[in-house]
Amino acid sequence: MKSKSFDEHTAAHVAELFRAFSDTSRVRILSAIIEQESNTSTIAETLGLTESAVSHHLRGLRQMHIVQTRRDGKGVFYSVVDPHIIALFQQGFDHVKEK
Amino acid sequence: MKSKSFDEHTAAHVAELFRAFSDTSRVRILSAIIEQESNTSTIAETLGLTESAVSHHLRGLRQMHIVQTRRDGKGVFYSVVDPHIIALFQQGFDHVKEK
DNA sequence: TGAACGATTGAATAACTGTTCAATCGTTTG
DNA sequence: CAAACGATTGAACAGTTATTCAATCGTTCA
Repeated sequence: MKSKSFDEHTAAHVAELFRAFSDTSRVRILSAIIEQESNTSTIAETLGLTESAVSHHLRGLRQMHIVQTRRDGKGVFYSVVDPHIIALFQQGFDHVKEK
Repeated sequence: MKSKSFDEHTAAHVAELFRAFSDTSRVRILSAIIEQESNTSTIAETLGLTESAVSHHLRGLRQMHIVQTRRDGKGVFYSVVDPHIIALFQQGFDHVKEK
């Protein structure tokens, strides 16, 4: 069964999902790790951000289950595995490029 | 050709696009007018928001070319016509529902 | 073990965002 | 024309968010 205009609770979750992609730094971080799994300091260096800022962003994305974590030695490596998330992100990117 | 990790300028645009969908009220507003073109006061009444709040949101969405406007008599009717935008929005919604 | 490195954390701050309120605008219709 | 209705606007405020800084944690390796 379908609701006419969906309820506030669902809307809040949808908004929360899109909010993950709503910041320039997060978009760049996600773009980087979608292309290649990387650790915090590499991401920071590549994008010209502080490790702290990157770590704060990744924490939020981790809590939303958008990124996954793997510790290897000193580094913690981040990646995006959910193909729905990657597709959604890519679709936003494609839309912007087609302008 | 593909860029490694895309530039700040593009990332900012992608973030901006997703930001349009990153607020609960905006998600509900968009959901409502995707389902059926409506005027400001009807949207406001349906969703339990003030006309002012709705108008402010729609102004932003209009500036991003996400919604279209049509005046009919006293009312201004809003709709979403771009199928890419609708698809993107729908995909976020589907992702949330599949949890 | 302890120095070094990478990562995380919490607090503080500055900037941004959503909402409300009051005022105004544009169109219709009495 | 003037009242009524729907919509928009700008200012103000409260709440949120991104970033920085300093401190700490976990792992490695000399």
